[in-house]
Amino acid sequence: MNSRRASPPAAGKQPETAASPWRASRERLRDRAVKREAVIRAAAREFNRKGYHNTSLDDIAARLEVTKPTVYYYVTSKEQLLFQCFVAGVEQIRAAFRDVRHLEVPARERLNAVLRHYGEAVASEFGWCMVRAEDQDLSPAMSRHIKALKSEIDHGIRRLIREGVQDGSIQPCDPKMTAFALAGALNWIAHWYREDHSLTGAQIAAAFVAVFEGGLRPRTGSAPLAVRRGTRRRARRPAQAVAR
Amino acid sequence: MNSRRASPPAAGKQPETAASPWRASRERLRDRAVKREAVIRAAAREFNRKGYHNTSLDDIAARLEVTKPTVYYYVTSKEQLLFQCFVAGVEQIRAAFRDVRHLEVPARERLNAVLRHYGEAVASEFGWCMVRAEDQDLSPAMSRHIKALKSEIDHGIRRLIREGVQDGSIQPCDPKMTAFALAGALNWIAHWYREDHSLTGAQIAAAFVAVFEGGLRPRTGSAPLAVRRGTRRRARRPAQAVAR
DNA sequence: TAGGATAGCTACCAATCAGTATGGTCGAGG
DNA sequence: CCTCGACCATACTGATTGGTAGCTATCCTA
Repeated sequence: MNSRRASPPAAGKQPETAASPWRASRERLRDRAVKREAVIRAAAREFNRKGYHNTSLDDIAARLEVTKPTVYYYVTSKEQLLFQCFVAGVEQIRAAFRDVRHLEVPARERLNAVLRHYGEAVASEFGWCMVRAEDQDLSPAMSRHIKALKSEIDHGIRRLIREGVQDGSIQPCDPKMTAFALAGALNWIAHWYREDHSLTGAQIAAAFVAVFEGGLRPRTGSAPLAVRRGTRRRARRPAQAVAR
Repeated sequence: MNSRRASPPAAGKQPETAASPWRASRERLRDRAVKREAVIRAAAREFNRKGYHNTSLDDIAARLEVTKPTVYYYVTSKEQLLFQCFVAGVEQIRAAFRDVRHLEVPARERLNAVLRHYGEAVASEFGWCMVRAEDQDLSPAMSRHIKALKSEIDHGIRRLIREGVQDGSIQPCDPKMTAFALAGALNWIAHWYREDHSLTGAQIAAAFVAVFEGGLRPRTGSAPLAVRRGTRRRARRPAQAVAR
């Protein structure tokens, strides 16, 4: 199984600054990391194009102009490939939270900044993998791991909303539902952004944030609503179920 | 292919009120429709639980306590099964548009009504199939069909938004982006509603609509922002701008 | 009661695909 | 020159699964 553990330590560990006789070896390790990243990136692109289940490892290998065993030389399973893509995407969002944590502005503005980064991440090449990594496709262990990461982000958003409500920069609301609404709208970008690149991820995120902030109802004091109160009104039918 | 057309008309069509000798035959047809519907519903439930690709037709058959060929007696392919589930879900939303069309209220309220129905549909048992029917998983013909139906709904929402902007009930905005944001938030319900049934679909939809309507920014004339300036939190790193 | 349509099953096929066994090549180091 | 390990290819396996062939039972109609 794990014959992978075959690194030759041989002589005692040298301080890495010295030009050790293992330099070539270390360089190879660096190459390996680069190649591994290329594999993950290629996988992300293919998953993005055709979906996880419609992408075979032969496809990914062909895209890299190598063969399947070569891919397996850098990752242990298809599942891990998806997981790595997921982590790459999620890491961008976690970074957004870190960057924003120490800003001394109202919580709503911190939230907006996070949401903008969130939107950009979803529109990135790892966006699809991030939002579509299904627990159903993964082993229980990885599913738990992914769920934890997602939950962390979700609770980060909720916390910002709560803080905003407290500092008065956000309208009182249910943090959980509001967070779901915001994150859902942004997540969904991954579904249509593939086909419509007329805007950049940043532009989309900015437009969404504008909608979230302002809301649909006009803010001008007295709305000119209530035009012609209705006469006709169709009674609602009780929504027949499986309409064929 | 379509050897399905094997009904025996034999004698001329009788008015359906009379007790014709074909009664039994017609009853069988009705049974068939009921069973077909049960197949589709069972498929929707399994797709919802495990995803399209992780659900085999044997699974669906087992759930119905029959065998795979029996399922194939009612549908022609797995793909069609997914398509039917999709149509069942989408039909609920189309009905919402129809019901709302003749209401004599500002467009924002008509939009809200549609969005509430939309949310309920997404939270229904066909919700997953509706939002997750991927063109990648379907033949080009069905993919086109589904895309057309989705586009119809999308443009219906955009139209309501435009009308609302015109009649003053909705804040001026980009209809396309706004429609994407609203629909995305609602679509995403299908991802988490499976595991969290603490609220009904209607309750979730209502909560979302409230967020969309009001927006995050408080509506009280003078925003009491800029509280808690400075003191809190150690400003470790000099708040590097939100760059990555 | 014969004949035909309906409805279901057992048993199978063919294709796909994740993952592996095995062996070859090439560069580094002794 | 020889070995060893990193890297990659050919060729395979084993399991799953969408879909089908063909048989059987039942019920309706004539």
